[in-house]
Amino acid sequence: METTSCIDSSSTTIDLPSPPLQRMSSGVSAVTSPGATTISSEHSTEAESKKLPSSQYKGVVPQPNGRWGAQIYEKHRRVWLGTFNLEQDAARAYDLAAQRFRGRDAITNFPPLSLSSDPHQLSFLLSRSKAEVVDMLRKHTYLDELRHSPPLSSPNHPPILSTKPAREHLFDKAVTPSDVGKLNRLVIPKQHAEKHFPLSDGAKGVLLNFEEGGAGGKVWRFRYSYWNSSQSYVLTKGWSRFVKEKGLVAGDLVGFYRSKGEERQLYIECKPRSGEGGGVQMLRLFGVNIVKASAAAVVGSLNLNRKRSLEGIEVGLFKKQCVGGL
DNA sequence: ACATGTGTTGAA
DNA sequence: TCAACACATGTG
Repeated sequence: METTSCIDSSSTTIDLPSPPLQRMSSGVSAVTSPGATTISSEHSTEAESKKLPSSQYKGVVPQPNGRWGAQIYEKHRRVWLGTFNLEQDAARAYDLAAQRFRGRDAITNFPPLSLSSDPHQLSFLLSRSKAEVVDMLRKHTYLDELRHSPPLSSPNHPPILSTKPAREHLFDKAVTPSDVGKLNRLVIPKQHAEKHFPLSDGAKGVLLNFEEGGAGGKVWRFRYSYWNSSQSYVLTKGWSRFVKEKGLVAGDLVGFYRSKGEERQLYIECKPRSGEGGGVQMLRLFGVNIVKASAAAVVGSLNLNRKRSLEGIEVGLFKKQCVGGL
């Protein structure tokens, strides 16, 4: 058992060696110089007396007694997140606060919580106020509260992320033949692109994460960029795979959503037009027939199987999977 | 007395 | 926004 630390191993899948900073969903980038400034100078001998060792982690500051403080800034003000024995625990505390305070824009020390990796903890975190999160971190009660929090979709607390996160509809696009053809790109109507997916200045392109359906939905990553040649905003890398796996055909609707609040998670959803389709049609119908709210998620999981069994489609397996997933 | 967290500042 | 640093305040 742990007597001292509070945010650690058991919390999530976080246990990687020493990953530098990481960015959240929509962003790709990150990684600022890892251990460049760290493991060199401030060794023992003279450091004992005065200069405190700086932390390699964001939001972590050394304390005179050798422990580590965690802090985050908001509105020009510092929010103190408590002190910790382990530098990493302070870093994790910062990460949690960052995700709660800044949602999708958070830059974290370790891989961030995500709907796919840990929906329970994410919903736990987001369902509490900033003040509550800060309080739990300062009192080192975060893990306990997480443990004792109702698993998911408890009768008491309505499911926050388990079935359908509160999200706003951004726009739909009826895909054109070229969107599902060999060009491997989806044109996003300029009007919507500029309103919802602003590209910061000279950015050559960014990776955007779109989650399919509700919790546990597959995450799709698309490269998003602007093509000067055609004066168009497009989703490129990753799009053809989506078209293929979803069996998209011209005329189908693709919906784009974004969760409200801090998370700002992006969502994508297929809205197949009724009618013909081919071998994949069965999947769609099946998905639609199951549950409207999470049809996309169901179809998504089905497709995982479809890849394995290639041509030999086994309805029985599908059914099992669907029922289990509900 | 010692640990914790705030005041404050300079840098980005 | 961020961390370094000094030190006021809290706490056992």
